[in-house]
This record gives sequence, C-alpha cells and structure tokens, in this order.
Amino acid sequence: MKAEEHSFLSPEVVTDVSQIFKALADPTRIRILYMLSQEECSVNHIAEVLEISQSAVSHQLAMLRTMRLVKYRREGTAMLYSCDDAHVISLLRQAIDHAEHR
Amino acid sequence: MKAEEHSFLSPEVVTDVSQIFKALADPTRIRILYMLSQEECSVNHIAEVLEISQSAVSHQLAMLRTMRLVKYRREGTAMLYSCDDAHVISLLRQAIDHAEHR
DNA sequence: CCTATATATGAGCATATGCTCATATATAGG
DNA sequence: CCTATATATGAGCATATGCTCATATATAGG
Repeated sequence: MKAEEHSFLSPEVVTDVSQIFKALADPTRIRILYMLSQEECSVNHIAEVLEISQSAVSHQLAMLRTMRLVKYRREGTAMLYSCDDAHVISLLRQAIDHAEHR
Repeated sequence: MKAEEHSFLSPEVVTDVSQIFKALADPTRIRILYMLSQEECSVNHIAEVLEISQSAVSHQLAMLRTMRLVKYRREGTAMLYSCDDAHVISLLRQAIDHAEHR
C-alpha cells in the first residue's frame, strides 16, 4: 500500500487518543478510577482505602479533572469525586477483562 | 462504602492494565499500530509513510513485540510486522472513535 | 566472499512523570 | 474570630521514556 492509500489519523486525533491512554496508563490512576466507577468518593476516603498519600491522590485527581474524566462537588469540607466519562470507564473495564482472562 | 466492601483489582491486574494502556499512550506507537491494523508492513515502509526514523520505528516495534501486540516474519532482508492482539486494536479503535466524535 | 540493503540495538541525552514535603486555601463548629 | 479538618498545589527529586547517533547483525545478489 502506498503512503497516499493509507487511511490516516489527523494529528489532533492522535494527540487526543494518546492523552486518553496516558490518563489510564498509571497504576494509581487506574485504581482511583476503578474505585470512582463503583461510587462517589472523597479524597481522604480514596487515600485511606488505596493507601496512597492525600497529596498524591489530590495531584492525580487534578490530572483526571483536567482530562475531564472526573467531576466533583463539595460537601462541607470534603470534595466528592465521581467519574464523568462513561466511555473511558468502558475502555478501562475492557482492559481489566482482557488482563483478567489470560 | 468501607474499604472491605470495595471490589478490588489485584496488583497483577493493575500492572497488566497499566502496561496495556502504556503501550497505547504514545503518538508514535498509536500511528504504527493503526497502520499495522490496516496491513502488514515492513519497518522501512512504516518509517517512510509516517516520517519517523528507522531507528525510532525499530525501537518502538521492539517494545510492541515485548508486549506481544505485534508479530513479525522475515521476507528476504525485510521484516514484515502485523498486529497480534485484536483486543488491543479494538481498544485503540474505540478511543479513536471517541476522540473523533467530540 | 563482498557489497548493498534492511533491521536491531546499546549508549546517551532531553524531557516527562509521579511522588514527597511544605504550605496555602476553604469550610465547620465553637 | 479561632481552630480543626479536608483538600489543593508549588518546588524539587528520582526515575521513566522516546529519540538520535553509531554500529552490529542478517540476507540477497553478484
């Protein structure tokens, strides 16, 4: 196949796709997202359950916020986070299935 | 939800999942895999079509080989690569669809 | 055998990433 | 107001990553 016959991805799509996968390419973020896919959680709750420092959780949530993969609301002094991108959660679940069955 | 009530991922699954997404989290590898999902290609052909150095392509293919995402066969002096993990290609296609429609 | 072509790979470098530590910010309760 | 609690965030550090450059390895054709 010649170069001009290939179906190409636009640079924008390539960048977007790599960003999506980058967000999912870290064990800490995978565990946080998986937890949030089960229920809305406060930062402290995530930190305690997953045994990660509050600061590390907060930094990762900031990243997931920037990527618009999570949303949040305040409740008193706590911030309650939840998933905001069903499609990305679907990718995560599929990869988990893939990893579990081999 | 208490910690013990959460459904947890085993450390092995978390590692495997992050490895899968890491493989997909780079623009160069995305473009290579997308090309290979269309047809079997030699290293040089990939390098020329995508305008990436032969060395860079070879290094990335080595990584994809380690991850068992591609297979290869020799033909003369050329090595012909193709995809070897339909599930991962499926994840890639879904992420592309997601990126293209927003 | 010798040379050309195709590919693989080690070393090294610049940049990205994920954490810790310290500290800022915001709300609740007195 | 003051303090405790929860969260966010900047700086800095150790490590990972993706490339280039140089060179090794393998096959085809004469």
